[in-house]
Amino acid sequence: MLLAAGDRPKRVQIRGEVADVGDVREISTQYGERDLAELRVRREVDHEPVTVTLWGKWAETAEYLEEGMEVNVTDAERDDYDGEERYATTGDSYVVVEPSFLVDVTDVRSWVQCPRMYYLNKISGIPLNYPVVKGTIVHEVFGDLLRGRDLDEAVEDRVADAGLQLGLLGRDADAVAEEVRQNAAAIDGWLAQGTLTDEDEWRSEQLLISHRFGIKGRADAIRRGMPVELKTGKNTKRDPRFQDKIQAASYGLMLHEKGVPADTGTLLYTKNTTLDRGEATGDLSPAKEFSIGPGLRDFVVRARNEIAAMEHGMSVPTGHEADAKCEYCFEQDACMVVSGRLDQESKAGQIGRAVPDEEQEYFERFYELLETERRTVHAEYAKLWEQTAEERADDDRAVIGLDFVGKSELPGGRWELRAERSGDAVSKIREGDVVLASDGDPVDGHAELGRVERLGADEIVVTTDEPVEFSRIDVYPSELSVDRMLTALHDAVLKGDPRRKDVLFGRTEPEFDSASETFIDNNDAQDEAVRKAVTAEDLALIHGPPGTGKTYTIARAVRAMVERGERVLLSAFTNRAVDNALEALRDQGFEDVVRVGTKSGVREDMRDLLLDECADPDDPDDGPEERAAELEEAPVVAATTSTCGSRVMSEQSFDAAVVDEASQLTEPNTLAAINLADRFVLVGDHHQLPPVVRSETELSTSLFERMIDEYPAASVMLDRQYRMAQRIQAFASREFYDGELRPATPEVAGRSLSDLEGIDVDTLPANLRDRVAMLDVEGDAGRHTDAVEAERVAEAIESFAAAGVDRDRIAVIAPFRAQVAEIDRRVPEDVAVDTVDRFQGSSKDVVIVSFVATDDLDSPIFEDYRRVNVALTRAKRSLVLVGDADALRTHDRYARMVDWATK
DNA sequence: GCTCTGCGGAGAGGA
Repeated sequence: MLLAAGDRPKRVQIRGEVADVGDVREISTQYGERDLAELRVRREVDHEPVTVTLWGKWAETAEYLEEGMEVNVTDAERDDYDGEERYATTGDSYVVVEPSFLVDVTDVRSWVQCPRMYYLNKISGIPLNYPVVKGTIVHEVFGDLLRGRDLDEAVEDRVADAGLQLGLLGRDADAVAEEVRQNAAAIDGWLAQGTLTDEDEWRSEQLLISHRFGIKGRADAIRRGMPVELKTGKNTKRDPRFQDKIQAASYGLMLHEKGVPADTGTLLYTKNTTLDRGEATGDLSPAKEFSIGPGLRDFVVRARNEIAAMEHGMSVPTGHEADAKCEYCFEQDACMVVSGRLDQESKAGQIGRAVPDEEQEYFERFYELLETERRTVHAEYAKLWEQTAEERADDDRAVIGLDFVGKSELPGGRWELRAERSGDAVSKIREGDVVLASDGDPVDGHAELGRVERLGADEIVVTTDEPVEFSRIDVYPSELSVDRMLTALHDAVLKGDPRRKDVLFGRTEPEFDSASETFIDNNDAQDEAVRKAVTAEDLALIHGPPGTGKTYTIARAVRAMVERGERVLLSAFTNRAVDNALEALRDQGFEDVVRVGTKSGVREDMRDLLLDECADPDDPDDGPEERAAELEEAPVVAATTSTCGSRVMSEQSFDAAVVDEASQLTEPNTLAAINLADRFVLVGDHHQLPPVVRSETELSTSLFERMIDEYPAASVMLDRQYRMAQRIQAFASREFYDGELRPATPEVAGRSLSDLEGIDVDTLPANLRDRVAMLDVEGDAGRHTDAVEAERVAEAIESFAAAGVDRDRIAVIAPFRAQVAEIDRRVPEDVAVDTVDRFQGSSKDVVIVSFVATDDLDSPIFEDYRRVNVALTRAKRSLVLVGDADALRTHDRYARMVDWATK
């Protein structure tokens, strides 16, 4: 008898931490033999442990579930027994393991091919090769066709866009265009074959995120609510390949969750063309349809669960998890080499000798650190659905409350969307960033991935593939940096030069050639630094405290290397540092540089050096070959370390890599740059700010710092600074540099405001006349703000201005962004106000530091002496400290600072 | 409790 809807037992969701996992057993039921496994789950809502029975296929989840994992069982039914509150899966249930771990659809695809392939793709990345580049072009053309673009035009443009990559691969544009046209013709023909009617609803490139299933991905296209996946290859079998089905079914699962039936998937094998008729047999139509039923959706979730469970334990797949057939696998060699070198178990077996234990340990340690870092990216995704829009905006990760103004279609079929905004809300989103533009709900509502073209005070312009009436934009969290760091780690340990590794692992002392040449004649340390950089066979380390002419020295070293016929990579973590180094190089009259990077990242006055990746289809002398030559023939290439990990840059090789701001780089980030060169020079200051990492880990020790400790003899400290008056530098020199930092000249030592034209120091209040001043402020009890301090800062600025100091010679530094905002409201626009972290690398004549110190100093921000060092070493002529002296005195280092400032 | 830059968006194919 069927139950009436009202009588049906209530379905609930059980989510929580696994407390115990029972064995899988088979029992007889009225429906026959069935598997079951019992779990104890500590419910998230009330922390009560309850028993959940997993039936049928879900029972196998128990084989890899472990205590401590998160699990979410949907549509469970109350199933009490013996007075105990129990639950069981139903026919509609899903069991999701570690739902907060977001698995990408392409990862599910490679996992079902072979779990080792998933792992190999992850650690080694996909190198630059023709099938991938062509595949990308075909996908782009597909999108263009769906948006109604002319085929020939789309092909020509997309091939031109890929000019650099095709050139590096030695491909001819016309030949590629012809090949792409054949693939595209299959699509075009299929679209025209009556498959399409007027009611056909198409959309391309849809981003899907499911927090219920812990999956994300981008579907090539959705047609009438059904997923369509494009394949560049050929498949003349009747059925689509299994992994292709799984890929499409994954999108089907996510669409289904949104209430779309999505019960049919289509795979378009665009190499299946009638041109092959005669030689090929079998099914030659490009489109193959298959049905996506509950069984396939469950399969997708279980495959995704296997990945999440494996990642929870940070274990390495062996290939035995699935019945992969290694003898047919094209990755077999790579697979065996990796397992051989890292001594991993693998179904394919091992070849070669394992790398030394310390290298294996190093790999494993950083692998885990980077995977931990990946979780923090996933946590950023989670905030998309866990935080309210207002909380996101407060977190600076979204701009909300926008008024959609209008849309216009761009020539390429993409859309330009505009919205107005009011208020002065700040966010970390900048022009050029990829964002989620949504109707207010970026996960369950309508959201499009777009690029911010303009971010004005009252207007925001984004471009997207499909239009959306957006009222909110969110930062799009990306795992790309983690992936690139993993690849750099893999390349360094598995493919690294043996001598290089001996040095990195402390087995061989670095060596230097001899040279007596003088490079810089008025600064011995700089001269020695250039000499070390030029003569290093392995590595040289240049330690540059504030104001010591790091960039000048770098530029001189790069020039010297080029003069010796070397090809040099110039890199740093931030675009700003790369551009600063380039500026120094240009100041010294050297212009033969190519800058690789994104336009929005590169400073305007350096954009003329930017490598143009697109070929000009109308210019016979500007094809792929010319694009590649521009890069490959450049004696100096400048790029951020992140870009060094890109597919294009990883194909490049250099004699030397010079890395600035190296103390702000994680080890894997540094490896990304130095992997490309025979020898390397790291420039930095480990007494200034360390790398920024989201996770609290030892990733925050730089390779620079480790090498300085390991090989002090390979390092030079630049000991003469050209920035601060003696009085200002004294504390930092004593406290952070063992008293070794000195003013470069008497002029620097004696710097004061009175040197500047039009300034009458005597008109300053008495407490601001010294080069170092302390304004003792009682302070309010604000959490990360102090209005009283902010007032005193504003007063001080007025005093300086009244004495004739231009406002743009003044900067204010505060430890918290909240205080930065507090001060910003009170001071004129031309005074720079910023956090310590952002001010690193800059300097001003007058610097006012607001400490926001009241009562005690137990904020971790004060624990890092490096942050204090940066704050105190930005001023050239006048440094003013604002804070509660008694509070500051509660801490040794600050007590010494107050003594110094008030003496 | 706090500081916060990069990158670009996924992408193929072979028995």
